[in-house]
Amino acid sequence: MSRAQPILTVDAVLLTLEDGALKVALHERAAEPFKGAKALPGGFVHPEEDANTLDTAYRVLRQKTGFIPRHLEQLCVFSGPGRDPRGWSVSVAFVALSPISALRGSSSPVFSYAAVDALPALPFDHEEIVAQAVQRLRNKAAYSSLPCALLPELFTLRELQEVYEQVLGQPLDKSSFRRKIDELGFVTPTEAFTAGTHRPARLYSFQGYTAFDRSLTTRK
Amino acid sequence: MSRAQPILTVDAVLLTLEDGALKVALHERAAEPFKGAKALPGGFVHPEEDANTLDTAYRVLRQKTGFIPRHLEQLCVFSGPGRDPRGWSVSVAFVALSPISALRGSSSPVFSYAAVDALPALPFDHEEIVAQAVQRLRNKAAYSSLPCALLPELFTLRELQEVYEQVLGQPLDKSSFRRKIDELGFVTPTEAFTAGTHRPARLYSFQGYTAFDRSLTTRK
DNA sequence: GAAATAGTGTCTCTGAGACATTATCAA
DNA sequence: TTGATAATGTCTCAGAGACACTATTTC
Repeated sequence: MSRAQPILTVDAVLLTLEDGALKVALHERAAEPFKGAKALPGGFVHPEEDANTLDTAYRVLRQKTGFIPRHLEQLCVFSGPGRDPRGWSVSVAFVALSPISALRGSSSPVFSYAAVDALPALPFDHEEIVAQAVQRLRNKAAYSSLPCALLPELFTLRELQEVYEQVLGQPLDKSSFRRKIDELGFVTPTEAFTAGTHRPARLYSFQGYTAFDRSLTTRK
Repeated sequence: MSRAQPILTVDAVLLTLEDGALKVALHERAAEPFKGAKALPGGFVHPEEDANTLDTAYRVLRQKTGFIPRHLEQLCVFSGPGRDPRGWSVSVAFVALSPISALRGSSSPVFSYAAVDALPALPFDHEEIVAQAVQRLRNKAAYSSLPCALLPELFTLRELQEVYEQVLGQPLDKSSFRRKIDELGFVTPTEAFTAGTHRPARLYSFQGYTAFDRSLTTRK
């Protein structure tokens, strides 16, 4: 086949919560185009070693950081002649979620973190990709356990509520929230408690992604 | 760049309602691999003429049928070494929706229609792609006007309800349904009525995709 | 005991389902 | 008038928000 094939890459939008704000991990590009600029971590598909594009995304994140995110899912494809100066290109974008603690503890501190509500100028169409990733997270937040992927292994109900509030961008009522969390049953109480300065809070864990049929919020 | 690039194609899952069942449009492959087999309509990206992969999907459907679907959206990417005998491949899948009347009226009857609940064996991973497309439609149905794309220009509230029932796979209460449709306001009453054998029903039209913040159903 | 945080109880009101009722057409 | 379908009214109950209350820790 002599057809000119488009360039095919994978980009990852790694989101985390830091200081109460949703932030995206950026790293400095090591190669042209846009060498030296902050951009989303990404790379080419390696047909010899990747079983699919999800695998490519895992490899890209692992190679850059020695790090496996709590959650990784396909976002969508961005394509066209203008988005990459090398020519007609296709990028399969992924959304990754991780608690900031796990990122801080990873081998090499290659990332800087930019608040998604105050994003710097990014090369390619990476600003658009980030915007869509954030939209995806916010859309799923009220109807799934997705925000749990931003929490560490063990967490309190207050922390769970704060994560939902930060992602959804609105305060939630403590009593209603706990009632629904209890009924939905997607987190499991453990026998551990916080060792804080006041009354200890029970620690919870969660297992895997769950989609709800009810919302954690009412219409805005 | 001497890298071996994966094969890049676009496939469309064109869904419609016929005889009260959700069906997918299949056509006979004109070229190898799987020449002569029924499969999803698809094709290669043409960088010279396509502005992006969505554009490719429109072109593929237009070229095969002279036909523009009421709705077309990106589904997700399917990729890997095993799905296409020609080698490591990437397919950007799209979901298209159209009323059966518009399909029947299109220039060439190139499609056959298979009920998605009784799908024949399909080449590549097309069965998986269809399954995900149906899942997407059903997921969005209760929270959006998406099923409207399966209706003709003008329709009655009863027809609207039937479309939702067929897509959601559950009966809905007439009174509750109309109350919510009225409150959501995503369809517009016209001055036209059906000319039937009994009391005429008002005809409605709809404009564009609307996502709701409430469900048209309660938990299953 | 006071302060702080964890966790629960209860009132109210919205909105959805169920189903009965009224409206309007053709024959 | 009857039969069929369109469209609306109303009862009830579940679930969400609001917010007050109790519980358990440190100091």
